[in-house]
Amino acid sequence: MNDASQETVEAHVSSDNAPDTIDAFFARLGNTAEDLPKRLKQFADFIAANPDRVAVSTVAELAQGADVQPSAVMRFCQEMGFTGFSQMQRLFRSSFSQKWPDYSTRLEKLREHGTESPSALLAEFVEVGRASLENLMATVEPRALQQAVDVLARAETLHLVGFRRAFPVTSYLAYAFEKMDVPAVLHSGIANINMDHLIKPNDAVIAVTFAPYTQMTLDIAEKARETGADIVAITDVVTSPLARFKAIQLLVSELDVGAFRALSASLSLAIALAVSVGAQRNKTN
Amino acid sequence: MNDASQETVEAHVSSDNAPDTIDAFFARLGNTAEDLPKRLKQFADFIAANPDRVAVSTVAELAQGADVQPSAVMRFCQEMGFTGFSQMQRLFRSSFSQKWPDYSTRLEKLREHGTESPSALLAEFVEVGRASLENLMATVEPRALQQAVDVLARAETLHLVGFRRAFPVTSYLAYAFEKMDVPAVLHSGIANINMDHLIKPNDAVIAVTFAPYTQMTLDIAEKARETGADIVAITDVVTSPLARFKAIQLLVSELDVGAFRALSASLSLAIALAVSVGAQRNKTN
DNA sequence: TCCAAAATGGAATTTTAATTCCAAAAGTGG
DNA sequence: CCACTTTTGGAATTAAAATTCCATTTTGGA
Repeated sequence: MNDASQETVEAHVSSDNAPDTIDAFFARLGNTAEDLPKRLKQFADFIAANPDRVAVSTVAELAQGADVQPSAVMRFCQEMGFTGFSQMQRLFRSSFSQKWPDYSTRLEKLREHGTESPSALLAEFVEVGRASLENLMATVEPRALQQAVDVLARAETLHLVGFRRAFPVTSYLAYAFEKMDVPAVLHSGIANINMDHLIKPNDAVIAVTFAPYTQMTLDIAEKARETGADIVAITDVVTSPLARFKAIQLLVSELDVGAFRALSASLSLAIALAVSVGAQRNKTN
Repeated sequence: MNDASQETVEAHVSSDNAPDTIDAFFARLGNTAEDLPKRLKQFADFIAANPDRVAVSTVAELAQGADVQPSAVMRFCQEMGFTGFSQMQRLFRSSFSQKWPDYSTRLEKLREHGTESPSALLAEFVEVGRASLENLMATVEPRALQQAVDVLARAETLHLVGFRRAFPVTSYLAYAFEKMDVPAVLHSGIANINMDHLIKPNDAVIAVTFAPYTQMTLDIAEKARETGADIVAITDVVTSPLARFKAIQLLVSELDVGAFRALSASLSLAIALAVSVGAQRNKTN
């Protein structure tokens, strides 16, 4: 009760004007910075130069960084229209990881509205695909990718393992490698013939699997590890069971629409990997 | 004595090893995730999927996000070798500013360094994929898409035809239809067994092919047309030979990097089509 | 040079979050 | 089926950080 009434009052007072986007914040900062008192200006300059620190620092840390007192930081925040530092920090924190969260809400909306038109659904997949691609650039470690290419370029024969949802990825890899004359075996599971024993110590396996992980993929990976073959894993998270096999991990976090994913990111990663390997192999030949 | 020796042990245990880089952390996570108790594993998965949240969230927020108790978060942190959450968060915060530069800046940097590294190639595919997706929305006629969905929802059995470069598309369709209990046959060409004669008048064929067009796809489409089955074509241009068969055409113009394409647009279109068909079929049931 | 207003530093207080602790529940091996 | 260990949830405690307050200093105008 007490809290509620207090909050109402505070909200009213601050409804005044608190920037609600980072851009609005910096616009305001640009306008008012000139006629701020010395210490506040000093702090404003620091923020302008180190905007990324706001989200992950305490008042004391920022104060020390800008060489001002913590109370000066508080005054600055209030000067900028916030009720305090916490509110300002909330803004900086939310702007950082906003890409992801609001997709899950959008997804719910889609579920509520049912299936709508096919075009709307297509738009959804396109949108999610674009976000996934963008994210791909952030999550794939250039070093790991380079390492994967090296390993695959050195290997004798490549083995492509991935079933169900991952099969489009491996089958496309098979196509690409064939076009580039790279010896690659697509483990298809046809006729329940186990191709494990084809894997030789000098070979390498590209294992593709996403949660829920396909057991057969894990089995083949294990066999490969025992044989001594290298493993490159295209999977979704580091806690993937493929981690056990000392694989070189390439992580793809693909957003989904309902129960399905567009696979855009996974395929892009796969084809980039394939082309790089093909190029490196044909160079050394 | 007793106390002294105990303290020594404790000190030894805690100086143990706390990961001092993000990479080390995730390496350790990958190793130990397997044999973590249920709730801790649950939280580990959440962290693996949302690593960027750790730097800017409180224990309570993360706990809520992973749907575990705050104390479980603490236990997890200790299990990973930290003294507590604060220490772990410090690690994530220290590497925060390095991730701050977003996708577009990262891409520019890669561009400058030339097209040598695999990462640069990946960036190329990502960029091209995004453009293709954008283009897709423009080239696909909502009316044609709706028409295709109607036809496929009415059909008895669906036949998925597409080879070589188009095979990832048809195999993903097969996966999607299976998951939605829609009867669909993937024409795989295995063992050179011709599955033409499976196509009945009330069936429909989804034919996928891009230049240079695969003859077998055209042959099956022709057979289907003779039988009286409907044809939905996913292809690249209106002059595609599939046009001859009075097919409903869905056009995808996929940009390429060198001789290869990322297939992002084709797969997005395919999955949107599949989900729409599945929804419409299960609605009428 | 003096006064009033504004600004500042730092300690005191309040709020919030991290951490510990313990009883209850869920497994496990005999 | 029982004793014993591990795991879990949630409350209690402790630590840390945000925020306020006020005495002191600085600034600018008469």
